Amino acid sequence: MGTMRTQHEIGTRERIVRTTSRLMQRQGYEATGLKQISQEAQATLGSVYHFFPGGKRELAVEAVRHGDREFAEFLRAAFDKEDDPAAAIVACTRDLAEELRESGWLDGCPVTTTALESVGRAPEIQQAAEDAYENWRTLVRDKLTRSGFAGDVAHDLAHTVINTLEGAELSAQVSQSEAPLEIAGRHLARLIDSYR
Amino acid sequence: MGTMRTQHEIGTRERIVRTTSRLMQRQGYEATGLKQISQEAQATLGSVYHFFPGGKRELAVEAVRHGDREFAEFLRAAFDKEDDPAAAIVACTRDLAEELRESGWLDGCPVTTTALESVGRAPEIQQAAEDAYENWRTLVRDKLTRSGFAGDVAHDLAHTVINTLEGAELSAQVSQSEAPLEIAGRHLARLIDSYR
DNA sequence: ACACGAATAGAACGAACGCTCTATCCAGTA
DNA sequence: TACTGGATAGAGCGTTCGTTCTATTCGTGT
Repeated sequence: MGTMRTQHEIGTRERIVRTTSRLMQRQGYEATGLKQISQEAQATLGSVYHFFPGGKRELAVEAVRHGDREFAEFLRAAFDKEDDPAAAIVACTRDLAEELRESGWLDGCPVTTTALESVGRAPEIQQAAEDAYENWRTLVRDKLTRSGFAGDVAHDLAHTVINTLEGAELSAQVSQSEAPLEIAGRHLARLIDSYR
Repeated sequence: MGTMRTQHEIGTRERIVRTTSRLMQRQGYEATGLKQISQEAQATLGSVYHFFPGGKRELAVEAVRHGDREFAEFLRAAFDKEDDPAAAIVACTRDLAEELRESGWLDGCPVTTTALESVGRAPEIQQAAEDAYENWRTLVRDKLTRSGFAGDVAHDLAHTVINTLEGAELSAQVSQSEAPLEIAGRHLARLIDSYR
């Protein structure tokens, strides 16, 4: 039988994944230790290896997938609120900047740091990160095609929208300023509008 | 008296900085050990601490500054070859993609990984990274203003040019594909042209 | 009451980490 | 020939890493 569980409590496994995702978002893969994860997740090292026999690597893959779902949810929410795709992207940059500032410029993209550290060194993690980016691009592309943009135009725009958001958020973190994201929003809207 | 040195040989200090920059570009800050640096730079641990008493942190700052100068040189070269700024950016994306592919998708931005790992954890390194981004933006802005773009337009475009290059290179690395950079080049040129 | 697997718990392992320390080498100067 | 200080050399410090291991507890079906 499946595990009986109250609606609002989450299991140990999920708590470990969320903690790992948040820690690697802020510190990256290498700087995040399993001891720290187990402590902050209020789990023991035994539990961590019970749920993730593959160790730190497997845990990182799950953390990246969690970050994938998290940001996808963020995009869906923004796309549901705004009908116009260009306006929706601008709303994204605004919300992203606000969240970033409120976290003391610490909570950037939950995938990027780990992704960069894994390039050429941890294929499973890199693959999970690639899946995430592709997932996000698909959400943007579908939003654009539903607004009447041609398939190939929407495909290319989706690439640049995600990549520019990524780069602008990185820059905003490093310079502790909302400007890069605000500028990115305006430019992306202008770029999208230029294809109408 | 200054050190006498033949034109083409480089000193131990410079060799350590270059090695550190290349290693941190590929592996990031945390995954790069001082033992590995000293071995690959053909220097001893004693020499490393002799030239960099501040240890790994100080070494990382120098490595980021080295990466700063390196990419600035790359931008200057591209801007000198192409008169038109939009064409120059496209040339940048092409060369960047080629270098990336030739390195087996390993040699991305020499600053980004270390910068992300340092956010909120190592202020000196973060500052060096911020200086690098600002330096590169200034190069782009000057190129644009020299071609007749208004100051504020050039300022904003410089932000998005650098940030989009950054995000596209990251995406190209993770997906091992030149497409993100090729698309970024086309879109940035279109965005620049839209302000003429 | 009993059994059994899932889950929890944390001690302990070898390896690697950043860094400190002392010793040695060697060119320039008196 | 002695002295000096920059540079080289590497053993060893304490700590932390990811991982393994055995033991115990918990929850549920019989």
